[in-house]
Amino acid sequence: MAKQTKQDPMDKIMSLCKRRGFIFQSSEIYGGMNSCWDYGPLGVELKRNIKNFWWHNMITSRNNVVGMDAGIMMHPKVWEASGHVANFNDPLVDCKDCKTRFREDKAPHKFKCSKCVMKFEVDNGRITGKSKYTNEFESLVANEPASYIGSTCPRCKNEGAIELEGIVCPNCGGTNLTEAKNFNLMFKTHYGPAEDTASQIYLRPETAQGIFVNFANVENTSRLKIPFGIGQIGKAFRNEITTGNFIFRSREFEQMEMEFFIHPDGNKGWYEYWINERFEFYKLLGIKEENLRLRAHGQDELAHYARGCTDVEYKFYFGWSELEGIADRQTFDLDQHIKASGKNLSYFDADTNTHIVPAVIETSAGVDRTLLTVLSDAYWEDDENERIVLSLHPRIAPTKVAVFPLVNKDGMPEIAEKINNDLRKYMATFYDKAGSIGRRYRRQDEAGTPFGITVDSQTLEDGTVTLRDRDTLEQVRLPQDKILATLLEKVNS
RNA sequence: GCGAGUGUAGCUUAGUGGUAAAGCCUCGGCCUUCCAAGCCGAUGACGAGAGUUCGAUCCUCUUCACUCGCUCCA
Repeated sequence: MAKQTKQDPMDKIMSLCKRRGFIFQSSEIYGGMNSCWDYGPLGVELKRNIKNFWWHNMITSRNNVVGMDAGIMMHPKVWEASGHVANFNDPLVDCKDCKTRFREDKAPHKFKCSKCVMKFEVDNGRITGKSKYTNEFESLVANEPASYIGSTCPRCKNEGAIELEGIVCPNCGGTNLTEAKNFNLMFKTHYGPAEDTASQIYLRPETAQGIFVNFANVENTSRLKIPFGIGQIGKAFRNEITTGNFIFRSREFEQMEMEFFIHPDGNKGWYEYWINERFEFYKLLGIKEENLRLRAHGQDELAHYARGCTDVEYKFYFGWSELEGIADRQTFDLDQHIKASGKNLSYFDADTNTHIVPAVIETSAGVDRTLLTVLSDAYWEDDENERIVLSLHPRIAPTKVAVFPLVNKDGMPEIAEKINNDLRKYMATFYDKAGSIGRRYRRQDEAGTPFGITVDSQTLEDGTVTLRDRDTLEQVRLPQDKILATLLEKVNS
């Protein structure tokens, strides 16, 4: 643990996560695994609560969205059709002079003619250095720089004379570069116990393709008519080049994705609709609105098939970062699978009596990122009362209520234990009789438990208990038979 | 993967070429009638491996992990 960065709020959250059993580093007793994380007793409850809330909000509570659960391992052709085999391969180059790393295909390329003195440079789709001949290259400009190789020289007109002279560092302009190294972002594995004969497959880099390849199955069996959606929560794997910021970017992560199938003509309103719905979701999780924003992608950021993409971003300690992308993907995904599989994945529109390929609005969120958001947003230090508090929304708090006897005598523990056992049938509870009452409250504040029930001497007289609020520290007295109803209302509100 | 930095109990810090100290936390006990009180006791660490050395937590090398950049995304 780096000592000089201990003041960083993220370090405090990491420390709390470990101290209270939210998140541990993977394989810690063997020295740890780079950017792999394990969820402890409180973390798994929090994570599950987030996923359950998403599932309810996106699927169960809607009559036009259904869920599914596809396997992590799929036919290798899925990833050829989806474009991942081609696009998840980044050729990366390091500049030995300024230590910058960049994508080879996006760096300036220098070309020359093998027959004459013609030389020119291509950077970001633009030809520089020889403006006189720019028009001659117009048809090539839209293509990858590599495709310039072997074209006809515009100066001496020799066919196939253009060759690549070299690549230039986009940062310092130097040419002292390493060989391009291919980075495949998909995890490969063998499907079958005998490695040499087993087929090579991939761990899915996103859950979305499991939905697309099952589009016809779900459409045929669910009796849904477009517009309708299919949602899924599950693990995905990417060999990210750079991981970090705690659980923000890791190689194994969990997604909550929903593909909403609409008529390819019109229905533009659905894109806006889902942007709003998804933004509201984070507010319902208790995230402060001033820390959330929507950011529409510029034209240069969009994939070629996407008509629009908007990110939900959260203001982390390390800056604004993406939690979720809402994308108008048009008919790209189903078109690709129709092409690659040869199967009919079209939808029969009874109104117009025609077959159509539905367009798709995708909402793709990260579970772990949402969890980090929830923790970051809930964490605060109450200097006045010398405590650290996680003000988690009661809906997602790992423990809903803690039950205490004020002191360990006069029958208080027995009463408190009975209250705890009764409540546990309905919600996650925690019983604690060790140490002073103040210490027990503090422990629960750090765990994000929103409510505390305490049995005191007045309970022995009139049967009432105190209900403490984590955030305001206020206490009210309640008759024992009102505890459950009061808590259920607060937790589900 | 490249460059720079860091690594001593769960946390925060001492310290030394002769295997290490403290506070907080945790656990047990006493005491405690509403917000980390007190007393007694207990658990617990030199990231891992190799080398130099009579002896390494300290010196050297390797490795692992973390932090900050570069590139990518949920």
